[in-house]
Amino acid sequence: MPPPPPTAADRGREVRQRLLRAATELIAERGWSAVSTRGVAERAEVGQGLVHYHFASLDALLQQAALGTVEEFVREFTALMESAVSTEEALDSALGSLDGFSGTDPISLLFTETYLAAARDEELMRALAGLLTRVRDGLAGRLSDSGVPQPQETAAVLLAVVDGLMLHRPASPSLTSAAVGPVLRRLLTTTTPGSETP
Amino acid sequence: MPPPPPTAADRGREVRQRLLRAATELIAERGWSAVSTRGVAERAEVGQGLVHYHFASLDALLQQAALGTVEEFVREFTALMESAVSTEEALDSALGSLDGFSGTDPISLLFTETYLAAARDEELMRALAGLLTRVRDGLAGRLSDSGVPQPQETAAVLLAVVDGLMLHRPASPSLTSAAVGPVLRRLLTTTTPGSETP
DNA sequence: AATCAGCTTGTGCGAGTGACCAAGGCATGC
DNA sequence: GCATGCCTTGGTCACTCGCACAAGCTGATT
Repeated sequence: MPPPPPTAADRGREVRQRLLRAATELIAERGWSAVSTRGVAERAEVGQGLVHYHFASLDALLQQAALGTVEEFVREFTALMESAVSTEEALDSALGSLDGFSGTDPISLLFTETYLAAARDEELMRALAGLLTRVRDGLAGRLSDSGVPQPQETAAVLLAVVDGLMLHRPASPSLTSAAVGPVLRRLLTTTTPGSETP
Repeated sequence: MPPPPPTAADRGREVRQRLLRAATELIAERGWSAVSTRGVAERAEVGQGLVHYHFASLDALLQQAALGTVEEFVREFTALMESAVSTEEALDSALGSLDGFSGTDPISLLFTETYLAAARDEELMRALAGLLTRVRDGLAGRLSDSGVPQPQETAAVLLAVVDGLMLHRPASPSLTSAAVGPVLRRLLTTTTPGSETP
């Protein structure tokens, strides 16, 4: 008996996923406050009444969609960091994945939209901060092992740099990872005995 | 004859300014795509028909309002940079002014909203890129004088860091200028003879 | 006094909005 | 057969939206 026939609950879950996916796409394309229930339903090829059946409100759908995408990215990124054998290699692979984002791609836009929405909604901000703390602590641990001073602050700055670069990249085409890598590497200056500036 | 009585054209200009100011406030408060002609007119204490008299469309008003605020900030920032006598002092005063922004204040939000709007509108992006180039070139010149390697790239990264920190600050309360200053100072590592890593 | 240009108002239109709900479908358990 | 949930549809509600436009206002010019 290979796959059991989908139950009503199964189909419900699938519609839920379609709605979440459609919402993330539209947040990126049109901006958070320009997403409508009708637009989401149309993109998901679903009646618009379903939006309010599966979610309490349009805003609840948007928040869950945005947080879900961020969480997925956080999972991938932490896995990438943990798979690297050295801090150098971790930075290299982070820079490499950075090249996948142009600043105008859906993921970059969704991230910025989410930060912006969170800046106006305390609860969303708490949830987002929780996700970011996980990445930052993981990164800080790695930096600490490599002797980078102030690992917590350095990790926070590194994460901020990534999002800042995404913001600026469309306006500054020179911001390639090749050009920026050597500069960022200075942030990882390690404390070696007797190397202090007089 | 001290102040000549305001002409009709004078009053028109003043209404225009009120509309621009109201638009910037509302972009920050509610988000770019949630600003309405009625909202702007109400905030400016003006009939809503005036919006379309003074501006071709709502979007034209929003773009002019956003670019105007960014340009004003660029002017202030470049003046601040040029008044500093050393790169160290320039970084200090830049970090100091950074403390004035919480990430949820109107200016931070307006900047992010503008980047986002520009990412979806090529013409707006060109205008924004022009403004940013001025700041970046000025900063790069100063870095170059101080012997910082890759001044152009370093300047671009520094500007990106500032906006990234604004994005992350509400989620990471530890991102004070005091905590972040020492980390950022590593970016200004100067090339001194014989200081290369073996 | 007549004319004129620039500024302002209020109203109206068609379109789109979030939320809600009665009605029906449909596989499951009895 | 029948009832029980869960899912889905399609329509309606009251409301807001951007934009256009006729009409009126006011001070300067002729």
